[in-house]
Amino acid sequence: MRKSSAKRKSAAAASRAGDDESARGRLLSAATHLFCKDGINATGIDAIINEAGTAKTTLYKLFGSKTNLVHAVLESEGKQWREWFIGAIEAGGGDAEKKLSRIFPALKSWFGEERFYGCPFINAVAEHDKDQKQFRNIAMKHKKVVLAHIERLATEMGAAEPEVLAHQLALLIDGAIVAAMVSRNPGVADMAGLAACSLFGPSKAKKPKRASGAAAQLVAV
Amino acid sequence: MRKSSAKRKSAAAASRAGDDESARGRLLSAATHLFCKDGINATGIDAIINEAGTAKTTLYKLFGSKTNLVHAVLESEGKQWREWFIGAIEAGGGDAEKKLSRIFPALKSWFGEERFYGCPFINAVAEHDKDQKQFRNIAMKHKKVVLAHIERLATEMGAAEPEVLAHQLALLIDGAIVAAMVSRNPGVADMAGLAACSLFGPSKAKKPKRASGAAAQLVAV
DNA sequence: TGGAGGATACCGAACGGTCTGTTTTCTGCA
DNA sequence: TGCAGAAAACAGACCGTTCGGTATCCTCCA
Repeated sequence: MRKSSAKRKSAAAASRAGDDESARGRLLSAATHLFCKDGINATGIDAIINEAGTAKTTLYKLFGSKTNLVHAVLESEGKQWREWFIGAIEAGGGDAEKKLSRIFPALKSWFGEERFYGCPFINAVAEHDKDQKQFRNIAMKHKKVVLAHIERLATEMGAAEPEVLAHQLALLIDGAIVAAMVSRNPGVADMAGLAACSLFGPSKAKKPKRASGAAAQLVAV
Repeated sequence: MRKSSAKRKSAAAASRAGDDESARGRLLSAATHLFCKDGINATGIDAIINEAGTAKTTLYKLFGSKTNLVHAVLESEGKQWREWFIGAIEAGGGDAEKKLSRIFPALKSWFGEERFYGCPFINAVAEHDKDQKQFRNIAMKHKKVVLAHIERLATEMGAAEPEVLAHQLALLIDGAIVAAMVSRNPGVADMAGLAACSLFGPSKAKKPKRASGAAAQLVAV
């Protein structure tokens, strides 16, 4: 399946780079894909090593256990996602309000990806013991970083209550992610974006010309 | 564990009544509890029959397979939840806007329950193959019933775009459920309720006196 | 007395994880 | 430059456990 003559970067150098071709990188991206698509508990070690094209020994030498692999996946995927998300709303400049208005268009393009499977952190919490803090703490840590960035922008924008606005936007983001995972309709991001406009305050609302544009796409939600 | 001399209603009569003491009822409520708390894939048959106090034979005589049991749980739990939710916002009367304003207080009391584990439908989707429609369709069917009720109230209330408002409220609901599952802080419902007020339109907004009341509770979200 | 339910032994498959051994690739010295 | 050896990765048999599910027999009570 995988050609054995593949060039190999020095393992330490290209650690978690996304297109990492080392055994570690291949295992991480295979595990990320399968955990997100099928769920963590439903994904066996054999499926991961098959997709990664590595041997079982390699996985256990590099990660020690499935549990460690799960944590490594969440850490690397969380980092990559946050870099993408913050980059997507910051790139292009403009004032804080302009940046906040890029949140839901960015999410929409994510929802439209073939390999969009929802938020790995929410999903991880959903399929584990909810009386234990393990995964909930990891998820909250991730969400706090995102929230902090949004709150900074809300403050910069001069919102009356930046903390409140940021939390409300976060609720819309989570709601949109979940709705998109269930319905597979990227259009929910438009709906959430429209709701966000209402939150910015009636005075400074910059809604699209046709406010019902988002609703037109809600064929099957 | 379970005393064998327990009174037993005729099995057919009290089918899925919530406090059903028949073998079927005990299996359903044990499976519901464990599936929601620990996840479907992480819950073994043995754990279910232990909590239900039945024999394995009984489970397979009544439900045929774990898959069938999962579907029965989702169906009965969905029905019960919708009855509770619609009852909670309808009971007490008042106009449509008053009813809609009861959504998030109702959710808050749900979030505060000891056995609150998030939305079983969202969680079921989260831990299964997201390229298959099986659970996604079941989840959408559930959410459509809820959405339809909200949309009816939005229309009755005279909202400019009832369909849009209903979808936006649904996004806030899902977002609040997920945030409450992760953070275990029922206060997220207040935040979502405050956001909902903004959606009702600037003119008819009936926010609480102290708008920042909700933010005060956001200690750890 | 018959049917619902309880108890338990058992099955094959899949799980996470370990082991032994072989092949490939990098590295350093003659 | 070439070759030996270290290091890394591959291959896959194997282990004990747990899984979903079946079969057998027993108990209780209407």
